[in-house]
Amino acid sequence: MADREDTLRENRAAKLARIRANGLDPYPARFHRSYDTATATSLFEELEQNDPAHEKLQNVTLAGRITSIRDMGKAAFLDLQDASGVIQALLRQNNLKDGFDLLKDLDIGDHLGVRGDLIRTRTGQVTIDAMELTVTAKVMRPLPEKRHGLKDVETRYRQRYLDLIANQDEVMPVFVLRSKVVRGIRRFLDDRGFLEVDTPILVPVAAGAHAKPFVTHHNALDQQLYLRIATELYLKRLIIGGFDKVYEIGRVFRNEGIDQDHNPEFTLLESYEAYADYNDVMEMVEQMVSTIAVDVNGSTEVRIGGQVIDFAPPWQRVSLREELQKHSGIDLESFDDDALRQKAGEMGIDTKVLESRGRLVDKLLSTFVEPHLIQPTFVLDYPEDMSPLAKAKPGAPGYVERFEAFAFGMEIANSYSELNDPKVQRERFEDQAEIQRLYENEDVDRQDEDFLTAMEYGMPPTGGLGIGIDRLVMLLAGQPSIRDVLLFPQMRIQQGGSAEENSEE
RNA sequence: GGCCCGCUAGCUCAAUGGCAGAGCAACUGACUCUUAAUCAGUAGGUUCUCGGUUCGACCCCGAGGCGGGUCACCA
Repeated sequence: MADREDTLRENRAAKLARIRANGLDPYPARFHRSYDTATATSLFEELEQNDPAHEKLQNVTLAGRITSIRDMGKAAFLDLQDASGVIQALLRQNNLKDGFDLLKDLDIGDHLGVRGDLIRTRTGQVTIDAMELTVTAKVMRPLPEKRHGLKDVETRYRQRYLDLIANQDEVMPVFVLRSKVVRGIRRFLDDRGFLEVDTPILVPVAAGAHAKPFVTHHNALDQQLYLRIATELYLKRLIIGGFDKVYEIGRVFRNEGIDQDHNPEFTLLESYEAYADYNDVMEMVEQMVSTIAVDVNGSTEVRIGGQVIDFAPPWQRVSLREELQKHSGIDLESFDDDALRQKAGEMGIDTKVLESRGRLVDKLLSTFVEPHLIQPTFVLDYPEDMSPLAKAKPGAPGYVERFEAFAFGMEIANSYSELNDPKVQRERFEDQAEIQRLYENEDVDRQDEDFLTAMEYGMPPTGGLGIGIDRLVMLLAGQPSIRDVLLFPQMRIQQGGSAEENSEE
């Protein structure tokens, strides 16, 4: 017994067979179009204005996907959608003669090429009056409904192409904006003399951040490798090698949870500039982000989740210690590790899992401070034990020259004056290992011997930066979920019919 | 991982524990300026899965799957 979807596909298969029987190729290798639909429309309107007597744009070919059919027997109106927009086509038996018979074998979703003259209908719509039709690709499955679009978020993410077809006006602009953001970052950095580089994704040590890596294996080397969690240590090797300004925009991978602002793989910008410090980087970040905001939105202001955020520089600068005291009443200097843990517990922080001071401070920060950081804000000067790659802040023992930038309560940038003393760097790695030993559930930065060797050859004073591109795009596109700025967000594999047992843990 | 919510026709959504429905899409027919085309008719269901309660389950209960939210984890 044929179920419904099968019937729909059988109908289309029958039409496909008829098209072939009529000697037409439903999947031709090529089709030339004179313009996309938007260009055709604007050209026509231009001609119309200049010479109202001859307002025809004649004998053009256009192409697109059929999104609507309004059939009136011996004439029909179709909507053809392409990336630039939609144009209406008028099919008339008078003009098409025998070619008109193709209409009964067309479905919503088919790709159709049309040769004809552009006209304006009685109702004033620019329309191609068809003289010849060419099926350029036949659809075999029904498209989502036009009136309500495709709503089911799971289908939208798993079959993004359907989302793009059905919700083109809402979805496409987000990804166009994303592309502009990346282009804008490249232009901004290139203009300042930065060199874009590519460093390894498959690495022997997953260092440069606190995160669980994905593990993989190289057969020929018979060696365990990891997918990188950051680009930091390789980029610093390049600064040591003599490049003054380098950056990489690349995918990094962290084997962690998935939520509104975390995807297992995400796009990270990291830049390193010799003879800069975190103050210089701060200025660069506000310039870069505000410039790009204007590039993509025409304004330094963006609207997201009912808030208006203004990226115009200068951004507010606050110290971590003062800001934490302001919002939680805790002065870090008045608490040793145990006292801080107790205090945090009293204030509702989950301290069941034994955690390092750095982790605790991080939790306090995200619980009490981050939600208040709606407008772009730099939070300065972090405790040393949560920043093993950052340089100590002179005159402030236990603190490093580090900032994070926040907006909409979300971290968007992380930067430090880079630690360049190889001996201190080694000690910091060892401290991390000790933290790992004491607090076994904790992810720490891993020691990279090759990097330490490089550091012993001397790295100039350097300002480093990391920006999560996906989160920046979320802000600039007004999208509160990272899944809506990723074309293909990570999803669990759908299980087939078989009850395959994949029990774990 | 905990908790909450969702899953019904291709799509968008209905349905007191009592025959599972509508709109769009599809199919047949009419219609040469429509645009949510219109008009007449037809067909289409593993109600996510498995089990239970019940005379009777889309609905109640249990287990599981997938998704969303939230907390935890995590930048």
